[in-house]
Formats: sequence, structure tokens, C-alpha cells
Amino acid sequence: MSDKEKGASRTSRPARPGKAQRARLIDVARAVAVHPSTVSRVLSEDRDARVGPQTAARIREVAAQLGYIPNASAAALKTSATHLIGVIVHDIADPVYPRILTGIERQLAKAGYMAVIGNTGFDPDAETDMFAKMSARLVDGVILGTTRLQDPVVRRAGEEGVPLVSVLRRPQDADCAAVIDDCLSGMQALAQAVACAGHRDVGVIAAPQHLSTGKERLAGILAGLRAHGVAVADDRLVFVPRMTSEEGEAAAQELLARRATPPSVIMAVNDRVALGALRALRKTGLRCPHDVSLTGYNETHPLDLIDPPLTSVAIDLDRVGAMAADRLLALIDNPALPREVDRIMPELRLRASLAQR
Amino acid sequence: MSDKEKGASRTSRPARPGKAQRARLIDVARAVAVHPSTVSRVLSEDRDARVGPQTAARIREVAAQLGYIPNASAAALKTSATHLIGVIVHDIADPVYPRILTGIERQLAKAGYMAVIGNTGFDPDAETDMFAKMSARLVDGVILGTTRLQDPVVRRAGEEGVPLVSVLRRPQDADCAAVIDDCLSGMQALAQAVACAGHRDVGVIAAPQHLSTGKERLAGILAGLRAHGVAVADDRLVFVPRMTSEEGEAAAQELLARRATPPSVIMAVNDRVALGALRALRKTGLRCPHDVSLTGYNETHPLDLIDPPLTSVAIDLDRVGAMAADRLLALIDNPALPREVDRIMPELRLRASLAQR
DNA sequence: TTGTAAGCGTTATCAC
DNA sequence: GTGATAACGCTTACAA
Repeated sequence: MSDKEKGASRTSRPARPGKAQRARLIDVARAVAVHPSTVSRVLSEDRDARVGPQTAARIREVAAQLGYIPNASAAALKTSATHLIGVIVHDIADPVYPRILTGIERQLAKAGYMAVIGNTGFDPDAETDMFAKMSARLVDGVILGTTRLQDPVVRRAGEEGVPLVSVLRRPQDADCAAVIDDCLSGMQALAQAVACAGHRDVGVIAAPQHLSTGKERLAGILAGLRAHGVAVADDRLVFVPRMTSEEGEAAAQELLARRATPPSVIMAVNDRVALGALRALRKTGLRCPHDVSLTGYNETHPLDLIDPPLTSVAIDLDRVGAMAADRLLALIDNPALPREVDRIMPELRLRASLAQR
Repeated sequence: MSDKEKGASRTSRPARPGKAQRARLIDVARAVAVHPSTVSRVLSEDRDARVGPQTAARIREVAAQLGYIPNASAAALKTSATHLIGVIVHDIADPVYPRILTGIERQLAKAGYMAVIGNTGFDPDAETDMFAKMSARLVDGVILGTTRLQDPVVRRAGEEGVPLVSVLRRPQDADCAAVIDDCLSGMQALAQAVACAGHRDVGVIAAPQHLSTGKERLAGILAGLRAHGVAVADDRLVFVPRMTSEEGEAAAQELLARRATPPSVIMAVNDRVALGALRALRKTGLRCPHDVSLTGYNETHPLDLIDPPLTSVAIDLDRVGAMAADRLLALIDNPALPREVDRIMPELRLRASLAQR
């Protein structure tokens, strides 16, 4: 069947009433009276496509006139590049992710990519499910925010040759590109500040230890305190199964219930959890920082306006996202690139919620 | 060319070293010794595909064994359905959007869809650009969070027959499905509470009037106050070009600079702007609510923990998102459906930032 | 500089 | 119940 016949048959396709008839590449070609491949060359630009300038101009003109929009699925099928990036996160409502996503989006848009987002709601099965769906040649790469120390998604991405960059967290052994902040030293610095403020009875609300952040932040706290001769008692350490303010509140309540006297400070794994803990303190009738000091991590929320202003550790999350996107795009461009780990330095934000003791 | 020859030629395709070789539909078919169309019928399930139960079982088994993942681009090209939904927002870091997105995501995932997100950064050109990209047969429908009263995206979607649901805002005249909260009555109720608290000198930080939210919220404030005989002086009304805390702070500073005495209350278009205004009050040395009361809208942020706890109006944003997703999916299923407008009722949250005067 | 032709991997619509 | 066939709309060597 020749192109002309093909075209003719298509021209006579029944105009579906609901959907507007879209102009195709071949329609543009026919209108300009050139071959489709010439149109493709012009509209794909980037290549060393040598096309006559007036032909090119005419093609562009007619394409615009017909309102031609290339069919991404067709192009993707041919080139197996969708210009789509998957972003998998635990909970998009956790304020760290929107900030990271802002940076990701900005860099992706510049390169003509878009982000497909997968919200797992802390469901481990959802993580692999979403990856499987995305991996269905739907995305050119994945930014993973749910990375566990032993991560099935990271493993599968490696097996399937899907470019992947982990954000905030990183797997333990796998050779995996990542953009993270130095949780360990950030928390260590914070813990030293806590110890220097005179606190000896420290309560800790830590995160799951299958996450590098959970592990590193706890290690940072313990190391920072130890440097000042302070240890955390067994019953002063609680874990949240997920980092929400509700879990933070529940964990703080548990912590406070364990002994008749509260710790002199509670160090939470992040701000969200810390704010939950603050609610628990209030409900228990304890004043912060007068009775119990409190610290967070990430510098999300308007912490300066909280009562009391919450001590935290600031991360440039927008930058984390931007770097992750850049690295992923580089990896897509050249899959042989080494899987580097970028580290962002966190910065202490001491505020009134941490009192001298 | 017969299928067998085709298959043979493909089997001998050079194994690219970087990418893992993916099993295709035809590979499964060959392994089971059935025709590709049979495999397609089995794995697409839903249809009234009458396939022998043991054949189906065998196909599923082999597919799993080969780790077969259908190529989404190919399916999309054929069916012109990508199972992708575009979500366009001003600023994903604005806490209203992650909440909406949570609801959207949940409903989409249930139906086998995923969200592609477009962050315009308040750039009107980006709005149409993103839509054009998404519209490249890339998405089956769009949820629009940037809707202006006269909206080019809404118009184009109508022309191109792309299903669209507007969230939070709605266009003025266009026949457009939308899920919104009743800003007008929400703000009106809040304004009445303000007037009842004895405030007569009311400052207002309003949003751009090309957005239905901006217009309705301002109208609600004015109507609510008027009901109690209170008018807003011209120099007590300022506008933010975008709803960020920085703009809120700047606007409040402007408002305070206009007269020697501050208004007795500032009503901000939303919480984010209100928190910026709170920073301005503090920097100016004014205490809230002692010197100036303050109100927000949306009930984002941990408002109960702010100093002082911020009076606001709560919207069930998760529900807004979920309803928008459901409506869009229904519209995709049946484009002839009427474009209904769902309204969510807001709820007053009176807190200490609004003092009796 | 432009045209030719072959396919990317799937599914819809027929036959049988 | 299963098989054959023809697209879906685009890209890209290669030929001219």
C-alpha cells in the first residue's frame, strides 16, 4: 500500500463527533507537498537535519496553521523515549516532597521532560507496583524518594537498565546514583547543640531503620550526644512507623507515658514529627521549651512562626530536586556514567524551642 | 512478511549491552505457541474476550515467567489512551496542591491511571505550553488548578475535545466541569465573625481578580462586613500578584505603611499570605492579635501551633482532589456527560489570631 | 537536500 | 475459542 493510498484512506476516516480531528505529520506533509520524513526532520530540529531553509519555514508555517501537535505515543514507540520521568514518594503531602519536586520540575521542563508522580502512601507493595507501571516503557528514568537500605525497586531498575536516582535516602550497598543531605553530620551538629545547652536527659523520636535517613539521623543524634558524654536511655527512644505529625504525636505520648518525669528535650527525626510531638506536649500540659525542649529536621513549615519557634536543620530541598533531575538526565543521556552520590550540606537553625537547661 | 519471519528477524536483533532485553507480546505468544492476538486478549482482560481457560492460564504463567511488561507507548498508539492525567498547578510547593494531589492520586491509582504534573511557577505562558505538551495525545484528560476567569487552556481543551476538570477555581462563562469550595460563603462567614468581634477598620490582602478565588473571596469579605455595616477603605485594600508568603509579607508592609495607624484586623486571601503578613507585623513591632488581628483561608499549615493560632477556613482538599479525579475519569469514559460543578462546603476555624475588639 | 521503505509493539476487526 | 491482517503516527537508515 503506497503512502498516497494510505493517506487517502485515512482522510476518509469517519470524523468522530466527540473528538476534534487532529492533524498528523502526514497531513502537514501533504499540505506542503513534501515527504513526511522531511516534515519529521524539520520539526524534530535538533539533528543535523539539512533541510532547505524555505522548505523548513514553509513546513513550520503550515504545521502551526493546522495546529499540528506531534503524537507523543507514536514518537515514543519509535524512539523508545517518552520524555517522562517517574517520581516515587511516600507521601506527596509531606512538605519535603513538594519542595524537591519544584526543583525537579524546573530542570525537567528545561530539558523538555515532565514528571509522572507516584504516591505510595507508605505502602511497600505500591512502590514496586508503581515502578512496574512506570517501567512499562512509560518513563525514561525514575527519581526514587522511598529508597530503603535494601530496595527492591533499586534492584529491579538495575536489572532492567532503567536509569534511577535516589533522593534524600540511599540504598546500603547497591551502586546507585543519589542526591542526599548529610543527615549524619547535620543531626550530629544539632545533638551537640542540644548537649551544649545542658540537656542530659534526651528523648528521641526516630524513624524506621530500614531507611538511610532513619538510621543516619539516629546515629547522628547518638554520636553528637556521646561526644558530650550524654547517652540516650533505652526507654527514652521511640520509633515512628511513618513520618507524619499524627505518628509524632502518638510517639511523644508514648515517650511521656513511660516515666513519671519527661525528658528535658525531645529530638524528633523531622519537623513534621516534631510538630506532632509539640501537640502531645501541649495536651499533656507541658510547656515547650520551659518543661521540655524540642528539635526537628528539614526546615519545612513556617518554623519561625511556631510557638515556640522550632529549632531545626535546614536543607536546600529545591536544590536536591534540581540536582537529582540533572543527574538523571545525564544518566539517561549516557547510561555508562558512574553512579555518583551528591551530598548537600545541612545548616543548623537554632531557635527558642531549644532552651538552656 | 509473515509473523514468523518478522519474529525471526527481531529475535536476531543485536542485544544492546546497556539495556536489558525486554520480552514483548510476541515473545510470550511464541513461547506459548499461540497467536499474539490471543495473548493480547488474555492480558488486556476486561473485554468479553472468550479464551480457553487453560490457554489463558498458560499465557499468564509464561508472561510472568518472561517478566513481560506491556509497552505502554505501543498500546497508547493503538488505543489512543495513555492512562495518564495531566495536573497543572501554579506552584506545587503551595500546600493546597499536595493535599489535592493526594486525593487525585488515590482515585487515579485505583483506576489504573497516573498523574503527570506541570508546575507553571505562575507563568501564564507555561500554562498553555504545558497543556500543549500534555495534549500531544500524552494525557487522557487534564485537571487544571490555574484556571482563570477567561482561560485559554479551558478554551483549547474544549476545542480539542480534551476532558478537563478545574479544581478550586472555575472559568466565568465556559461550560467547564469544576470542583470548588464555596469561597464566597466561606469568606462571608469569616468576615461576619470578624465584624462580630467588633472590628471596624479592616485591612484586606486580596488575590488577583482574574481568578475566581480571588474575586469570590474578596466579594465574600466585602459582603460579610457590609452585612454588619462595615466597609473597607480604599487604602486598606492591597493585592498580591501571587499567593506566596513573601508576597503576603510585602503586601502587609505596604498596607501598614499607608497610614500611621494599622487596621485592627488584616484578612488575607489565604493562610500562606497570612503567614507572610504575620512576619510583617512582627517586623513592624506589632503584636498579633493584641495590636492587629489576622485571618487566613484554607487551613493549610499547622495553624493551631502558630503564634498566635491562626483563624482560618478549612476545606477538605483531599476530597476536592478525589472528586475532581472521579469526575474526570467519568468524563473520559463518557465525554457527553454534562459539565457539572461540585461545591465543597468550607468550615470556619476560629482561633486566637482573631481577637475581640 | 529530499524521498523511500521498513518498522516500533500493540490491538481491533475480521474470518474461520 | 483462536488466527490472520491491518493499522496507530512517527522516525531513520539508506538511497537518490
